[in-house]
Amino acid sequence: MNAQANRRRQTRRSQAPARRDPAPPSLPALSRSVEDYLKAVYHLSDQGAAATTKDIALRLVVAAPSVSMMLKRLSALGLVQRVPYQGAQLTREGRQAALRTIRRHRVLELYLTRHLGFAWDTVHDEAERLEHAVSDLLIDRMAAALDNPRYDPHGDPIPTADGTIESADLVSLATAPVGMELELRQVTTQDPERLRFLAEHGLVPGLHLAIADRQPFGGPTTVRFQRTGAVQVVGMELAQLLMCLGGAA
Amino acid sequence: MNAQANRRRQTRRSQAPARRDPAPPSLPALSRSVEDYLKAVYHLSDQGAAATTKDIALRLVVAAPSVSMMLKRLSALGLVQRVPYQGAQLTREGRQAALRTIRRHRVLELYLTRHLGFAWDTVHDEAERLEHAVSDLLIDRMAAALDNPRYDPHGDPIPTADGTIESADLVSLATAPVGMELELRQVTTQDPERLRFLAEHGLVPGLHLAIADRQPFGGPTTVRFQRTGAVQVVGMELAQLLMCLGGAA
DNA sequence: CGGGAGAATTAGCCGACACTAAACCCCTGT
DNA sequence: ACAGGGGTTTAGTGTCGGCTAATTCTCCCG
Repeated sequence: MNAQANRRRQTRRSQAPARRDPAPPSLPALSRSVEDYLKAVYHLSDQGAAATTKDIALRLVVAAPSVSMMLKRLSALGLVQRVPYQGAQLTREGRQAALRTIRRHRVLELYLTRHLGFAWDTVHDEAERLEHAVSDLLIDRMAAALDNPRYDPHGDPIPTADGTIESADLVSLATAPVGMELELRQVTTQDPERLRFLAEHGLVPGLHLAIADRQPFGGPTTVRFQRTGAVQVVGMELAQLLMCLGGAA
Repeated sequence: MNAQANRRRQTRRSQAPARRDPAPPSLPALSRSVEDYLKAVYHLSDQGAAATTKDIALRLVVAAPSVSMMLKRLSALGLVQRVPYQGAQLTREGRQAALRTIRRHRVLELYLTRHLGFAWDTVHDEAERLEHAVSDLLIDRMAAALDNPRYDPHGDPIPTADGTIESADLVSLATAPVGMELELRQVTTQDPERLRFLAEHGLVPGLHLAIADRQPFGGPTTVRFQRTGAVQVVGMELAQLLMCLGGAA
């Protein structure tokens, strides 16, 4: 009911006074779409490079002109900095907003797996919908119930409530040199099939392992689990998804 | 991401083949607005009487013409049966949909209070937003974690997953005869102020009490708590919100 | 250095939902 | 019995966020 009213008020916010400030702190609550675009730009413009219209379109499964329009809007809102025909990058504001959404997403994913019995290959879609509806308070409560975790079930770092995110330089299992000891930190896919396979074979974040062998020409990598001594062969495609924290040689 | 795609697909579902069936089981996922309207009609058309445009408008805080339009649409979707200038009632389909949303809402409210430390006067708004985003699976998991509860924090019955809802005939604390023993079953307000007051004074569902006295001319009712023997004076306005299960005289 | 291919943008639309203003219906009170 | 008036509906708009078709820009390659 109240939510109703709010949603609507937001919708017709158009005739607001709109003084001079380009985009103050403000919290007019971003729409689902806006949040999705911000996340997309965040993920695509990783290192300095601007996100392209096409990549955003592919990621969000929308047509390119929709992206063009939206970027113009985001730019007007001061959330994105864009050079026509070149691409877009988040402003500090936009980045903060993106991180808030990502925090919600990741806390939700972890909560769903830890407290509600969801498997790690099924939480993504649910979190994707919920991330736009939960309040920050709820997220903080969930985070507290989880003991303020640092990583989501796939090992992605969870941004803090004040908008900072951990970054570590990880090495892909596919490129780590033979003999290296590593800790599996992050699984960079959300494909349920792959996730299920990985979980079944014990390849989950936190695992300590060593590179036992690697076949050349894109061949598989063999790893040894430190804890059990078990050995596991991992194909190139999957190995590339497994990001590890370097250990001793 | 996937959610994105779905939302969009839904939006442009217009040019669907649309064979003969007026509105089969189908699950094209109803929009937030549609769910809100269905809930409103459900709550307003309690006993046989149709919900009026005006009442729906007041409840949802929208203008009357918006309601008119939406009712036409709902009617076309087979969710509502309406007589122009008279009002609208839910069809069986519409009722099922409304109950699904209400189930979500109530399970969420209870979950938030039981597992995430929310007070019963703060859960409504959060649930109002989440009810449109959660999956039925998630709701069922939450319900399971709560031991398949029958009532939400305010004592409202939670519809089952298959769409049945308990109804009991309750008597308002304001009208129960002096001397009657009752169990407080339901608190029919969501106003945070009132809810907080009631909770502070122990007037929560499950309480066993007896009507000790009532002053005439809209005066207050005095109740005795069976468990503690304590006595509490309740003004007419609040007493009307407290619905009880009749006990022995 | 000029063509193009491919990416991006503009133009023109559409549907969902909201709004205000104006027209309409129905019921009630005199 | 009919005139008001309140409730309802229609008419006409607006915004958000999609889409396709057409146009424009960029940049690379021959």
